[in-house]
Order: sequence, then C-alpha cells, then structure tokens
Amino acid sequence: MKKTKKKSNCPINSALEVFGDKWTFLIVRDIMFNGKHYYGEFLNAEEKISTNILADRLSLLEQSGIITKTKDNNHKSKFVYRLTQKGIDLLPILLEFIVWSSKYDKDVDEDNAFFESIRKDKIKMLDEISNKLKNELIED
Amino acid sequence: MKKTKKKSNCPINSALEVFGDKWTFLIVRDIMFNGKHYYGEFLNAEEKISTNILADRLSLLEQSGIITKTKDNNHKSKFVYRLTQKGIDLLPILLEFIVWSSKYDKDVDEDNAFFESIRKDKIKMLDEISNKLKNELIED
DNA sequence: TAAAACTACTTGCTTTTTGCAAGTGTAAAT
DNA sequence: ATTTACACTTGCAAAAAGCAAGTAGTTTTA
Repeated sequence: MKKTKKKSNCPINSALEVFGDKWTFLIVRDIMFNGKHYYGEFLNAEEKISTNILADRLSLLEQSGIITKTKDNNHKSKFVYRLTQKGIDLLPILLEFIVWSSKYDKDVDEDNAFFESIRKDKIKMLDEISNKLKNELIED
Repeated sequence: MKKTKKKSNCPINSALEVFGDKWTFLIVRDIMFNGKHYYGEFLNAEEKISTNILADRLSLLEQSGIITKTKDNNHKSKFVYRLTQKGIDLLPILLEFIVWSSKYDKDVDEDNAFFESIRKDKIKMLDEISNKLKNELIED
C-alpha cells in the first residue's frame, strides 16, 4: 500500500493528485459518455493508451473509490468497470471541460447539439446523465 | 515552434493536452484565487514547484493564450503574469474541482464560507470573481 | 559608485514516469 | 485438444520531473 504524501491540502491540488496526468480523465470519460465498461474497450479508445498505463490508472481509480471492478456474470474472464457516486460526481467537471474546449479549440469535434444542450440547460443535462449512470450502478 | 500532434480532437482530451499534469492548474489557481502575478510568488506556493518546471509551464500557458506576460512598469526586472479571457473562463472548471474535492476529501482545508457560497449561488460567485479578474485585465 | 541582493530564469545531472513490444495465465470458442 | 480472447505483467528505452547550482540583468545598500 503506497502512500505518497500530498503536496498540500488545497482542494484543487487534491483533485490533481488523482487527475494530474494525461489519461485518467479519458477513462472516466469513456465510462461516462461512451458507455464503456471493459479493459479492452478502454484500450481501443482513439487516444491509444498503452496497456501498462491503463492497468495502472484503473487500479488507482479503484483505490481512490472512483470506479468499481467486478466480475462479469455471463463472461467469467471479463471484469466490469463502473463509476461510483464519487465518480459520477465528476460529471460537472467534465461538462465544464467540454464547454471550455468547445469555445476555444476550433479543431474540437463535438456534437453541436450536445454542446448546445450543456449551455442551454446545464442542470437538466447533469440530472439526465447522472441518473442514467446511477441506474447502471444499482442494476448489478 | 514545437507542434506535438494531438492524440484526438475530443474536447476533454483537448483540455488535457494543456492541463494534463500536476502543476499547470496550480499556477492558474494562484493567479485566480490568490492574486499572484510574479514568478517568485508562484515559486513560493505551498506545493513547491521547481523552477525549471515553473518556467516551462508559464511558457506553455502563454503560448496557449491562457496568460499574458508583460513588463512591470515600476519594477523593470519583474514580469507580470495575468489571465486572459480564455484563462478567466477556466473558473467554472476550478470551482467544480473545489466542489468535488470538498465533498470527498475530508483532509482538504477549504474556507467553508467560500465553499458554501459556491454551492448556494454558483452563478453569482462566477460573476463576481470573473468580473474582478476582468478588471485586472484592462487596467494595464 | 562599488558591492550585495533581488529577480527570472537556464543548465546539468539523477530519479521517476511513460511508451512500446513482447510475454503470461485463465476462460471461452472451434 | 487447440486456438482465440481477454486482462493483464514484464523488460527496456525514451521522455519528463526533481534537485542543485549557475547566469544575467536590475535594484538596493554601504
């Protein structure tokens, strides 16, 4: 059990201790928006994470209580990765990332309807997505 | 002029190309919430960034159009670092980081009044802080 | 006005992390 | 019974981070 001591107790630094790298948020994104649940699915993401980094980050996310890892019932060699409530609560952060990038990075390819929905009714969209994710959580 | 090609055009990945490390957001935080404007002030932050990394990140933030670097008028050996509008627009992301960390990391030492203000009236708080920062921007 | 201190870096070197390719072990399909 | 699928693990080279010391103008101090 590795316990690297924190650089500070600032809430922003606290988040960066988990998410201060190029990959962790992409895994959360894939579960949150792309309905991915399996190791192989994360590996196949457009950004091409390498397998050792993926294993490491999944383990860190599990240790941090942001995702759970359970055996797949109909497919014993597979594990299912799901967001916990703590993970679902990252949704507002990711939505703000999308808003910011869509505003300033013109190369970003984002479903404009989706982007407009966030801007027009952020709270409604938050509710819808987080309810959907919460349902996945309980139907174990 | 280095041009590392992007891993994807996903808006979340796009943000991570700039902020996917342990330090960049801390610099933005220091300008945004702690009123810091000078190299030496960033160096003295609680988290103790090393000087070469600070120089590198300031340069990247400037290249990305998130901060500006100008000579200090009354003190010629100093440079002033300020947020651009693009930088100010990171505020919602940082506020959501604070909300999330304050909810889940009990070690976080956060001004509870500040935290409550974010939860109770996020929009008002966003307006107040971003107006303050916008004023710093124009009084050059 | 010469020396010391301040400010914003740069450089060199060691340690840590990442990225890539190949390998391992169990489960499922043929 | 053999191959394929899946979820990793291992080894090594390359990149990034961390640390200490050095540099080059600017301002302060003696």
